[in-house]
Amino acid sequence: MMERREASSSSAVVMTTESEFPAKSLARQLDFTASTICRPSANVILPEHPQAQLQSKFLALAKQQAPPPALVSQQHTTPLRAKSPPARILQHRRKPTVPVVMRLAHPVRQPTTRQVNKQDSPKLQERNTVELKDASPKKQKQCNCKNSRCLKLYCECFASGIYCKGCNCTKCNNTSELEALRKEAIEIILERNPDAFRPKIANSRLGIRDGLTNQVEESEVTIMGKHNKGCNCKRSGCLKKYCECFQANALCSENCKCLDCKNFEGGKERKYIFDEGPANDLTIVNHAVNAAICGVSKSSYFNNIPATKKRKAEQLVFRTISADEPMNKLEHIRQENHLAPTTASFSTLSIPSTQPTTEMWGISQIRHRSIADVLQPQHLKELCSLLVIVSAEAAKKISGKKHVRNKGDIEQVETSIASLTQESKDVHNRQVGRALSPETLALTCDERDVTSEKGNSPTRVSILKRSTTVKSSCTQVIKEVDAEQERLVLTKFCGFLNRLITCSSIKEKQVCSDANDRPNKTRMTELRTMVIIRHKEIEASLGRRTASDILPEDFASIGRMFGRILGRPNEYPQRTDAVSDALLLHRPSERSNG
DNA sequence: GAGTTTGAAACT
DNA sequence: CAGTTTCAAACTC
Ligand SMILES: [Zn+2]
Ligand SMILES: [Zn+2]
Ligand SMILES: [Zn+2]
Ligand SMILES: [Zn+2]
Ligand SMILES: [Zn+2]
Ligand SMILES: [Zn+2]
Repeated sequence: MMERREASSSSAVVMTTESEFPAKSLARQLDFTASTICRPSANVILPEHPQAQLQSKFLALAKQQAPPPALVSQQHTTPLRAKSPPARILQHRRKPTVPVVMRLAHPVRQPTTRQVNKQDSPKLQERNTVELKDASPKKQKQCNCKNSRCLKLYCECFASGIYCKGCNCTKCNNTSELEALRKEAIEIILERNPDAFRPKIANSRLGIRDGLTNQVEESEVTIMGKHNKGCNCKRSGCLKKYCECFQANALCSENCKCLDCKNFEGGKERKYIFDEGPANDLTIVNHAVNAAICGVSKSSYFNNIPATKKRKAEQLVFRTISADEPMNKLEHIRQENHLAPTTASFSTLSIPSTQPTTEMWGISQIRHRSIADVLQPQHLKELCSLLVIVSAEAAKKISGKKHVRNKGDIEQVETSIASLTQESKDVHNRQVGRALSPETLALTCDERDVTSEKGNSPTRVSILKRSTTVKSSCTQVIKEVDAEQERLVLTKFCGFLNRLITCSSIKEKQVCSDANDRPNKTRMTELRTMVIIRHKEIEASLGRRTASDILPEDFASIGRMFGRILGRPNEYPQRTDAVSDALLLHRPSERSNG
């Protein structure tokens, strides 16, 4: 209520513009629908993308510093032009605008929006033209501001560089008549952030470069941009329009600092939204997504839904999303562009420097029962076998002998590992019933371990290093430049870690809510961070190394790593033999290990 | 349509 | 730069 200065300018304000419009009608459409709309087919998508690129390049050359939106100097021109729509001649530059897709809640402009340079300025009106009802296909979005006077970036219109027109705002100052005020506001904002009016979404990534497979599922090869500043979402999983990245139909990137991000290429939840969402009842889709986002808290999302939908939503979540079956495809392509899965984004990860510090890894020593419940020795074994098989398979393929006989094996293993999800769910269900106090509390008590180890734990350090070693070795799989082989293995491993994260996440939610145990929650978060860090490391190494061979020790290392993580150092190492067997089985002996 | 949730923008 | 507050859209019911 105390808007200072602006208020001062007496008269101003209060315009009400054309408040009469009941425009509010459209209001907001349900999320997914929207995204869906712009989803796939080239044309619709981000209206401008395609051309936008050209355009932006063009503009870029001309002038990088895009002036703020229209505001700046257009006074005369603009207004005039606006009024008389002499046929929308596209002057030289087509209207940038943020058309359609523009639904960006907070003004997340799409790439193209690139405000044409200055002179034109008029960017504003175009959209306004929408006039109203009928015909106008594109609905200009109308704001509903009440306290910002439409002179703050809170206002979409203002943030987009257009005048309010047909909006439902109160005390709107974002009009040509009040250009002075507007301009002033703009200056203030630019002072604070020179890029405030620049597009937030940059075009990036052309087509999906499918690494090996090459098939490219065309799912949405289209454009997709990248949010320049990245989002900072915490509870939306970046799968709702609250997330600027998602809203702009962009994947989260390394710029993002989001938590529990699911908006990355290959993300099951995301895939679901785009692929199957459109075909299903919106309500169901939303519930399914919600469930996925919140780590499956049925109670929250399935209780109040009609039985029918309930069941379906449940299916969607657990079958379609959680339990992904085939990881075969190129669903994990994201790492290829170092498109970070984001989840990471913990400050520690950003440290490009060399070795991880002890502190950094400190959290890794904590034990996590929930994870332990999820990850069984058997899984590790299977994982190792899978990796071996995969690498062997790749080697064969490359070396010319297409011995495809392993295909079945691989699938089998994968299925088995995939069951992780299911199992965790079972565990989850089992625990729902009881109070689980003892175990839960035990978790809290694990602290002591950390403490004790803290001082002198060469072990710990070695483990940490080990993780590095593992990755290197893993990466080195097989001789020759088998980039493909390398990728396959790492991809599998990453997939495994992802699953582990997901599963532990599910448990985390469960445990925390039931026990109402804060510390525990923190710990779980740390765990996740740790896993992610390793995941990151592995991904990072993906591009580098290519080396020669993978040794049994490498797998043993993995085993130890997990063993440590789970506080069962003695259980996992034993898996080594199994791994060795698998290795010998699939690898030509020639290799002289050591 | 009322009420809640969410995360950017604004502010301290 | 971190911690809060403000704000309007997104979302839920
Ligand atoms: Zn407004
Ligand atoms: Zn407006
Ligand atoms: Zn307005
Ligand atoms: Zn986000
Ligand atoms: Zn993001
Ligand atoms: Zn994200």
